[in-house]
Amino acid sequence: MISATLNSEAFAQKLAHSGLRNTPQREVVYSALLTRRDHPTADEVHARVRAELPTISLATVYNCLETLVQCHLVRAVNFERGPTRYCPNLQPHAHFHDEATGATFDIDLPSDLLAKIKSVLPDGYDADAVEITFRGKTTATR
Amino acid sequence: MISATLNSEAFAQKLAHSGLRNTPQREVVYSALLTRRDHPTADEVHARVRAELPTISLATVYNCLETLVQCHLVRAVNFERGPTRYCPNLQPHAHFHDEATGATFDIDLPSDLLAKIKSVLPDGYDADAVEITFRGKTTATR
DNA sequence: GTAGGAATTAGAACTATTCTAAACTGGCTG
DNA sequence: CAGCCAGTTTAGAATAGTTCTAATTCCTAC
Repeated sequence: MISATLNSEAFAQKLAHSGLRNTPQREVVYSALLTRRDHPTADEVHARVRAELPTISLATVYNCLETLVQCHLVRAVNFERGPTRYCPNLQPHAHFHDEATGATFDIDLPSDLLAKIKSVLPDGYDADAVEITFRGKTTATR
Repeated sequence: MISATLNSEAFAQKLAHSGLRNTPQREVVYSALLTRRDHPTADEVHARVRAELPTISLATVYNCLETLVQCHLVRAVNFERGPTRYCPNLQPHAHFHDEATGATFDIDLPSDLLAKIKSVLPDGYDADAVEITFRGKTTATR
């Protein structure tokens, strides 16, 4: 089973919508992202997924993640030149990257602020997406 | 000579302030960024700089760029997994990345908006920097 | 002048990712 | 139900961008 928020059939539907099949590998990769929403790298996903599918290859994990990104079930997130991280949170949100620990946190973005940010673009710039990333440290009171 | 906006002595000062020496390589790398502010990659900087210093190595270009970033003369900018690009614009600003051409544009950010963006961070998150990147296309009217 | 640290260099090494080609799977046709 | 075909998975090779290593060169201070 995939999650409380998206069952196997709905998942298969989303894939089918892009002309893709559901497979055990894709399900398990997706569910690995949902069960611990900590923005893992492809390597980390690979390690976790092996518990369930011990023979899955890293290439397949990359393929599955890419597939999930393409059908908008997952977002890819990059910090500097670090390895790509994956995030199943589809709400518009910013990321906070703790430089000391490497941990990543989702930060909610009020939609009016998002609109205001997009409105700084001069004429002739047509944005599909905006990415907002904070870098810094987190403290105990969080 | 380095630029209309920062002469060789001021440049050397900035370096000295971080305990670093001025060198021909560092000057030329920096000036390559200033003369065409188009966010070149390390490879592109290398190609340009060779016109002046034909024997400069790519490793040195990387070293110089890293040095300039460390003493806050230059910003490093990343889009997805693409090669790092370098930007001598130190004003707070966002970047617009044209997906069709790969070109990068600086977008001014009103300081009140920047403040508003930083204020979405809950307690316990202490941001040193925020990066804002738009992806999309540019049109003729720009 | 010379010692010693800083900077440069060529090339090797490394990391994250993508590519390649072969094997496998699973539904649809006849 | 056998066979086909496209989609998928896989291991391993290849690639791109960057960093590392070790040797050399360059300053700067004594």
